[in-house]
Amino acid sequence: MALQPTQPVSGDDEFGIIEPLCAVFRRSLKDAGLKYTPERAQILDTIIAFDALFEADQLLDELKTKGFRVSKATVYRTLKLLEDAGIIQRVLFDRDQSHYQLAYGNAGNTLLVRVDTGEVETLELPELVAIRDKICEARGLKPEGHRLQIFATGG
Amino acid sequence: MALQPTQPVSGDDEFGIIEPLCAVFRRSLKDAGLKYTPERAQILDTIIAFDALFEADQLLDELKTKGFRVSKATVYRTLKLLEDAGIIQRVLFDRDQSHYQLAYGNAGNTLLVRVDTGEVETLELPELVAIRDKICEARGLKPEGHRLQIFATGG
DNA sequence: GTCGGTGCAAATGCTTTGCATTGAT
DNA sequence: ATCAATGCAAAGCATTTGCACCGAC
Repeated sequence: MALQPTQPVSGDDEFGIIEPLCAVFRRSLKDAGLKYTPERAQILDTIIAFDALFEADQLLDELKTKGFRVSKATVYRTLKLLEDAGIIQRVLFDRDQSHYQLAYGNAGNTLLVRVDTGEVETLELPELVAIRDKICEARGLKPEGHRLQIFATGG
Repeated sequence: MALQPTQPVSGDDEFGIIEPLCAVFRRSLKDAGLKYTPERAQILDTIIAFDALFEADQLLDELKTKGFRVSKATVYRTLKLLEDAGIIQRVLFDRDQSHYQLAYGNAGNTLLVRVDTGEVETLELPELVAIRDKICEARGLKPEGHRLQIFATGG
């Protein structure tokens, strides 16, 4: 169970970015023989409303604030389903807790973390993909994904 | 306590790579008013004997195998000290467990992870440092470190 | 005799799971 | 009826901490 890369999203996104995520989720659930329940809808909506990274606990709080009553267990179970669907990805830079964010395409693999303020910016870094692919090719490997975190201070 | 970058090693390494680590550790301990105990020496030796990444538990096993009797608590406490000294660094790509490795200079920020076999290769990627510095500079930030994991399969 | 170090066991904190109940087809 | 979903509480697991004892200067 260790060493799993973040699941890359399937690509294209021919519809735009945010709106069809619920459709993507529905399809993914249906394909797995699972249901699109109110709790799962509320969780996805709440995640979309976030503008940045979040933790399971924040999500739980936000759900409560919105008046949704969803249990912690369901939150964790749904996070896993959303990850399977490629809708969110885990972005780990802290051993104590998982941090998640929406996965638009392959975005979000690169994070700029302000260690002084805790701010996090998501970067697009096409050069990095090129470097990655070159490295893999040189070894006869197929790239499956990557994750970069840059830490910085000051400003 | 979150969002801490891996502590970069102080540089230079004018002595070679492995041998003086114990001296580095000693100095770091002395500077902090701490002692270089047999347990700490055994832990460092055992880490040096590893050729790759390791987890706290593996380390504990290996210590047992070598006939050293060191408690789990001491292992964790010493890992933290070694990290402070810049001798090892945490390399996290799994939320369940911390993975550590020796930090030679700034090496080890970049890992190539075979997701099918679990093999891990440490890469040097100077281009990445350049990219990182450029990004930080463009925002008036000072780079403190970075971490890249590349996931790949096949071969 | 003062400090730090160690080991043990208990505590922590995030995440997962077992189980009884509920709801949809 | 069946099959999955939910909530709760309990369990898991890596890591940390409190505390009593030990050893070095």
